[in-house]
This record gives sequence, C-alpha cells and structure tokens, in this order.
Amino acid sequence: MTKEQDIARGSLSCAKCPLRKREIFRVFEADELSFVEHFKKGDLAVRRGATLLVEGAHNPHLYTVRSGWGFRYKLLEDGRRQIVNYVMPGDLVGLQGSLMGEMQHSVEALSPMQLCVFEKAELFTLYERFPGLAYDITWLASREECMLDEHLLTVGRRTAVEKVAYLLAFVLDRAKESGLSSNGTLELTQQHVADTLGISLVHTNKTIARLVDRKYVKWEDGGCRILNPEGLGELAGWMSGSSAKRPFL
Amino acid sequence: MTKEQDIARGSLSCAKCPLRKREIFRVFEADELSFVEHFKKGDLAVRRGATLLVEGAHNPHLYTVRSGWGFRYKLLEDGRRQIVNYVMPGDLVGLQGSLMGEMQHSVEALSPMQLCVFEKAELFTLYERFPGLAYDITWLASREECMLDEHLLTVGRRTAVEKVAYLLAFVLDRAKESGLSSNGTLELTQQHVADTLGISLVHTNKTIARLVDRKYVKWEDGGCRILNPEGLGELAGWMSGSSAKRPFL
DNA sequence: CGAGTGATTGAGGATGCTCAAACCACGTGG
DNA sequence: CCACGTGGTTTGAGCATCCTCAATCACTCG
Repeated sequence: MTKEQDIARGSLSCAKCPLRKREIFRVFEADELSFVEHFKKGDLAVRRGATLLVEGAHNPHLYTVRSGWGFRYKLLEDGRRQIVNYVMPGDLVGLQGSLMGEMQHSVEALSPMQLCVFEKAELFTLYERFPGLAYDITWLASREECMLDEHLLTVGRRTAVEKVAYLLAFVLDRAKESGLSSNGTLELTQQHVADTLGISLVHTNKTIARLVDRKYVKWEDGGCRILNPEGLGELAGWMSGSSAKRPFL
Repeated sequence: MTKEQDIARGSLSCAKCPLRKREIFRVFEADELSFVEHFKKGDLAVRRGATLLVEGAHNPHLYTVRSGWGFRYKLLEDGRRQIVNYVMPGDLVGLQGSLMGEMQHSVEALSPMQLCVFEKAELFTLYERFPGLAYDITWLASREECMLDEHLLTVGRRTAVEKVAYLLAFVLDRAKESGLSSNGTLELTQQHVADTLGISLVHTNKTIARLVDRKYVKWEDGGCRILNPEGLGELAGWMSGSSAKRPFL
C-alpha cells in the first residue's frame, strides 16, 4: 500500500490545472486560487488496484481527485463488501475522516489516479479565510449525500434490471461530466457492479446478459460499452441530475 | 400540508434552548449564540404524519429539529418507497435543498415535531461571519454521509435478521443520544422498518417475529420495545459510532 | 505451459415476494 | 350499545427472484 503511493511536491500550478478548464467547474477568484495553491501540499499517484484509504485508519490528509477514478467501500467482518460510491475527478476524498476522526470506509483505485494532497489540519484556516471555499466544500458533501440517497433507493427498492441500468447510467453520466469517459466505455468488473448493487456475482452476470440482449450495453474485455444511456435511465426510472456548475478543490 | 404547519415568531431564546443542555452537544460562544438567535426566523410545529418537505419542491427554509422525530424518504414513480434516514433533535433538515436547488427527498413526521426555521438565503452570511458554525454544518453533513454509508452496507449486504437488528440498534442509539427515547421504546410501524431495509412488509413481520422469539425485542401496539440493544448490535455486526460532542444549529 | 483473472453457464435450493385473508384495537356514528 | 371502518399486525400458500456451489471458458502474463 505504501509502495504504490508516491507523494511529490506539487509541481503543477493550480491556476493551470487542466481540470479547471472544464466548463462544469465554477471559476475561482485569484485569491482563492492562490490560497488553494498554498493549501495544496503535494501530489499523490496511485496505481490501479491500490488502496488509497483504509477503513479504521487515521489519515492526516485530504485529497482531490485530479485524474482517474476509484470507489469507496465498506466491509463486513466476514468479507462481504458494499461499494458505497465512486470517486471521480473533482471529487473530494477523505473529508469524513478529516471531520470525524477515523475513516469509516476504504477507497480503492479503479485506474491509475492522480490526486492533490491537502493537510486536514489546515482545513479550519480555509473556513476562516475563504467562506466561499468553505461553502463549496459543504456543497460537495451535500452532493455526495444526494447520490447516496439515490443509491439507497436503488439498492433497496429497484429490481435487479433497474439496478444495473441505474448504475451504468449513473456512472457513465458522472464519468462524462468529469471528463473520464468520452467514448461511452467504463472499465469495471461485474464484481464491482454486484458489490455496488447488493446482488450476487452470478445474478449480476445474468442480469447484464439481459441488457446485452436488448442492446443497451455491450460487455467487452474488462469493461463495458454503453450503447444506449438514455434507454438505461428510462429503464431505471432515473434522470441525470442537474449539471449546474460545481466547485472543486 | 399547509394546515398542519404553523410558523410562529421565535419566542424561545436559543441560549435557553433545552437541547443545548444535553451533554452531547458542543457549547457555543456568546457571539455564535446571538448570531443563531438572529439567524432563526421562527418556529415550526407539525403533527404526526405531516409532510415537512416534498421531493421536487423549492423551499426557502432550512430547519433544525428541536423535538420529535421523522424520516427522510424517496419514491419511485410506481409508489415504491425507500426511507433513507431518520431525523432527530439536533439534526439539520433541508440542507441539500438549500445548496442544490430543489429537494431530492421528502420528510415526514413520525411524531409531533418542533423545528427552528432558518432562511437559506442567509446561509452564506453565516459562512462569512462564523467559520466555526460553517465548520459545524459541514460536520453535520459529513456525519449524515457516514450514516448513509452504513445504511447502504446494511441494505446491500446484511441478511434480513441482521438488517432488522441493525436498524433497531441504530435508531435506538440515536434516539437515546438525542434524548428521544429514555425507556427503550420506538414508535414506528413495521412498514417503516420494511421501507428502510428494502424488504417486504410480510417478510419484515416474519423476521421481527424471530427477534421477538429470541427476546431481543418486544412489539407493542404501534411501536417496539428494545430489550437487548447490545445483542442486536452484535447480531448485526455493528457498533454504535463515536458519541463525541457534536454541534447543532 | 501453468497460473490468474474475469465472464459464463447450469442445477438445486434458500430467501423473499405477492396475494389473500383474518385478526385486533381503536374510534366513529347511528 | 353495536355495527362499521381504519390502521397495523399476523398467517398461510404458492411462486419468483436470487443465492450458492461447481464447473467451464477465454484471455493475459510470466
């Protein structure tokens, strides 16, 4: 877990961060930018499969995803796993741990990831000096809450087909928004799908097969290609949320 | 929905708020208190069964629960309902709507409730002038996220018995913490339990029956009595979270 | 080539669902 | 007082969904 991680002093200026150019993110003031630049303590690169954060650990850092993606999950003692959400570029990772002591979940990379590292001890300074940024952070936490609500609805009340349809539509939507998947392709295994939706691997496979038959998706080696995102959304009774400007960092 | 609600100008001073006396809540500074007092726009009283907030609506207000309890839920088009979490004294209600436009969930009262009403338009002023309070709000949002993660784990991966055990232990824990249930009694129907855990009413009933047999709980008219909270926690593989001081308002 | 990862398939059984009916405590109005 | 409706709980029956176990297959990598 340590060997896969690699912290280096930030070499990239926040002002020139390519993420900031994406129209989905709100524009920062000059003073905000320079503060964030100061707030940032370094870069972290992890490879696919690496565990970024571990449930139960105390971690002095807070991260923003710059590229790549991963997932947050929790485990039961006997190994049952529940994926709780996915993290993508622009997302803040580790806020819970910052505010409440030890981490209540782990996060693992689904692809190589690059993250910006912040010091959680300095978070309060941010609150004191930049209420706008503080507000942004609350906004992000609120958005996460919103996604979790929807996931609960899915896992609790949608049928298996609706579940898979929802998940794929949801993940693709977010991936596109954050600039991850331009071609409608998602690199995740059926085991991930199963662990997100609370169904078994076998049943997940058979459910996906039905969607493949109906030409909603195509499963390729180590990932899937979404052929009809709107159709999936309809099937699940879900609509992509507001794609208003959102803050990050 | 309007007739059940009753807004009155705040008559109760925040400094004398009985909630503040409970040792679970952090102590406020004098200036924080006076700001909150000014921030507070009135009181809201709703009766049992009333819908406080409606999914899809825009609401200019933000609330803190002063007494009583309720639940947040989402609906699918065909009426399937998922209860997403419970709200209890000290909880902030409606923050999502404040930050992200329209409400993504509804909330209904499980008992008569009293709430403090705030203007969401003034939230940013709070962020500018009281970073400590702003931090508190983020803290609350983060805590909510934490609970939702655990719920997802429950609904997705725990068995029916574990689910019921978890839910009862969890709700009782929170209720005690916030001063709701001193006698180990919870007034909720099996339908609520079912809709929280993503299982059918009939199956919920049969699962509860097993817990009753084993003397973990007793179901009384319109509610249940928890006989062995620790046992329930063990059964579910769940431990009550940190009961550190927490902020409110 | 052998090992490992992920997808796929079939079989049989447990879990959980729907439907339907009954029951009980309660409050209402004749 | 009793008949009735209501909301919540309880039960049984039969069936659909979903699970586990087990085996196979395709593909990559050392």
